[in-house]
Amino acid sequence: MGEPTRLKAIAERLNLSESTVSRALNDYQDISAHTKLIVRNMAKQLDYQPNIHAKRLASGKSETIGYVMPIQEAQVTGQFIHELMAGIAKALAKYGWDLCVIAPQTTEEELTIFKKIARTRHISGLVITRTFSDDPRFQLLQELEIPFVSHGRSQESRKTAWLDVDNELAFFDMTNHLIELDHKRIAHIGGPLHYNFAYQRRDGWQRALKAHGIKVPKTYAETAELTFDGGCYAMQRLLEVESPPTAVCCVSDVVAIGAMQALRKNGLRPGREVSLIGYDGLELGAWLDPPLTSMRQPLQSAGEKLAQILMKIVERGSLPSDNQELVRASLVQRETANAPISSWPPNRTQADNQ
Amino acid sequence: MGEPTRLKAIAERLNLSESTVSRALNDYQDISAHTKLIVRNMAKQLDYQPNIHAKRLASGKSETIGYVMPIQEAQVTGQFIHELMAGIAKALAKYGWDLCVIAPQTTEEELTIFKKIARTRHISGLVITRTFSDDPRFQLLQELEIPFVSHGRSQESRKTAWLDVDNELAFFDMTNHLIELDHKRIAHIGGPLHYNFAYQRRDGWQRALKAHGIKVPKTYAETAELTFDGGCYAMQRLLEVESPPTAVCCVSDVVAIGAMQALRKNGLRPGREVSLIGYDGLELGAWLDPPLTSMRQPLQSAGEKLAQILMKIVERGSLPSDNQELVRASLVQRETANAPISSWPPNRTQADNQ
DNA sequence: GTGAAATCCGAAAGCGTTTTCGGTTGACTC
DNA sequence: GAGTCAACCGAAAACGCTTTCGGATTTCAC
Repeated sequence: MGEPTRLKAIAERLNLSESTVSRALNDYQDISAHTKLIVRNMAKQLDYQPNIHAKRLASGKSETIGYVMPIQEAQVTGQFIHELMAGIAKALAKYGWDLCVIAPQTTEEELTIFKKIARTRHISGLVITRTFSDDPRFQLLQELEIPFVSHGRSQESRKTAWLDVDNELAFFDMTNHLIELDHKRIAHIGGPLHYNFAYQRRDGWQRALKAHGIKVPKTYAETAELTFDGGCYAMQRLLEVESPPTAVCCVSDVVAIGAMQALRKNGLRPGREVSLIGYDGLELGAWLDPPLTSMRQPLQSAGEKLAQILMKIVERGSLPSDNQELVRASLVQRETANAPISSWPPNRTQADNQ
Repeated sequence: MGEPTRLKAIAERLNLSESTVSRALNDYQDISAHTKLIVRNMAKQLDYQPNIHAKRLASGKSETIGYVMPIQEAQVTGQFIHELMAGIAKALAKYGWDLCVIAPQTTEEELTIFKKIARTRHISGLVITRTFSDDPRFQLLQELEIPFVSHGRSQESRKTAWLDVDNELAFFDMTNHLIELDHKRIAHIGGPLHYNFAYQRRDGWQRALKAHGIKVPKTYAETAELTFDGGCYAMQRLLEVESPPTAVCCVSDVVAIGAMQALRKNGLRPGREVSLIGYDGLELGAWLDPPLTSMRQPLQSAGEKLAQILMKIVERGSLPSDNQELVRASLVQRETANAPISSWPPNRTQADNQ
């Protein structure tokens, strides 16, 4: 392969100094347009690629951002992560930045890694996901002065940069969709409240009910682990309340799929006796019988935005607090959300029609 | 936070030269045990973390390996990639190496990136996945002298390092399992043959049939795109042959899920009239009705092994050709593989019992 | 035609390591 | 006690880039 082209080679060929060549390539103001032109041409001709380590050492910048892989706890996070990372990497590549994966095994290890990064500075910014309501990472990263952006909010994220889907609105929309289909007995299977989004999704559901003057028993507000089994158990509990719902808003697709299973076990068909809407818009939802109606948020473009926000902050071109963005999720109509049927629930009481 | 600790600080505190400190930390032979000890203690005390860019510049090594994200084409590759990457990152972290994600948008871009890496050398090795039978990457990477290891083989991988599941054996095992259940009409829905594994899986199926003297019509060897729809269409075709199979070996879970859909559409239940075994062991298979029997390969540990192999090769401690390893997949028993029933296929002919 | 202000570029000092090379000890041989 | 040989460490030169500082031109106003 031969030796790679160095700054020196360009300088010698053009009878310029290395420093001039360097500044020409970096578009400094004090280099004439003509010089910039010939330097760039020569660089292209020689296929010059700067030595990234020398560059980073000299400039003190690392042009590398880290993505903290969430610790595997919820199910099917893989697709989610894949799309998001692809978006991040794509946006970074445009500017020659690198994406470095950080895969802590535990929460403590994660915090330890942050401290290490703060000392070495070999990663200039972080993207974090799977945020919790009470998430220690926000405070620590601010203390350590590590630039970061989160996908999802937290109680601690008032002054930090984030990109999040409008969960509240998504569940407001979702619930409204069911109301438009003429449902009045709409339950909610929410997630554990240490997930930040769990609050917002529940609130969106409640707001839609309130906006239409619909009242539901307290037992309609269920909670489940974000797993298939969690959804299955929660749905089972909903079926056992005095007057079960005709529709259920589920905090995630996986939970909704668990709920479908519970319905089947009770001889009910999702989308017939009980309508169901999930959240995440996983493609696998389309493969179920019946295919699961859901809400989808854009992920690849979210990744790109996250990368752009972070680069701006790292380069001090923007304050974290100026980078808080909410995106809207959209309904993925499939077959589990339909109008209620008269034969369900079997033991309808007067109170149902209020 | 203050300035990070540098080599210089340790040297000054101990009245040693920087070079001695450096060699002590890197365990050179010409440094006394005593010196090494005090240097290491001081390094720990001051929480010394070497400047990675200086280190990489000076040593000419980058201690970074790249993972080439497959271009999104097959479905649900996300979970697969996630687990593999987690394993890679984990193993690398033990040695202080970094994992850098490369996400080309097209095949051409992928090759261009390789050429760039060959020049800059800022990534010292690559892990590639989703290998094809005729895969241009193998030759190019060898020409460019970029160390790499692939997850999966290729026609071109005779002299390169790889880790692969024994696809042939997996499908041999899978088919035998069906034979033990008393199936004799066992079909195969394979993948497009530009995927290297597609050949091997088909061969494993055929070998098992041959080993038991079972003959099946040529129409039993189906091919499908690696998608839900692909599986659906292929199964539909299998149902339309003169005497349809009682069991089907599917090249992937996604294809098997498509096949399940086709069965349902024809009023058949997977695992009753027609048994089905998938491949990949996706957890979502367990959420289906009925849960999908499948084969699983270890992914996290595969990632770790890939990382270890690659590090060895990069450090010139091992030849690529000495690193070719086959792992065995294992059966995940769920509910779609059962004994055949007498009422299927409806129009049994004499030829069936041969 | 002089002074001042722009404009453009080169010299050189870093950035924080690694690694080669040589020199200084002290022990050991005879 | 001179010579040899390890054993151990320091000086200094890389590694390839960035960036400050100042110097040499040129331009312009008067």
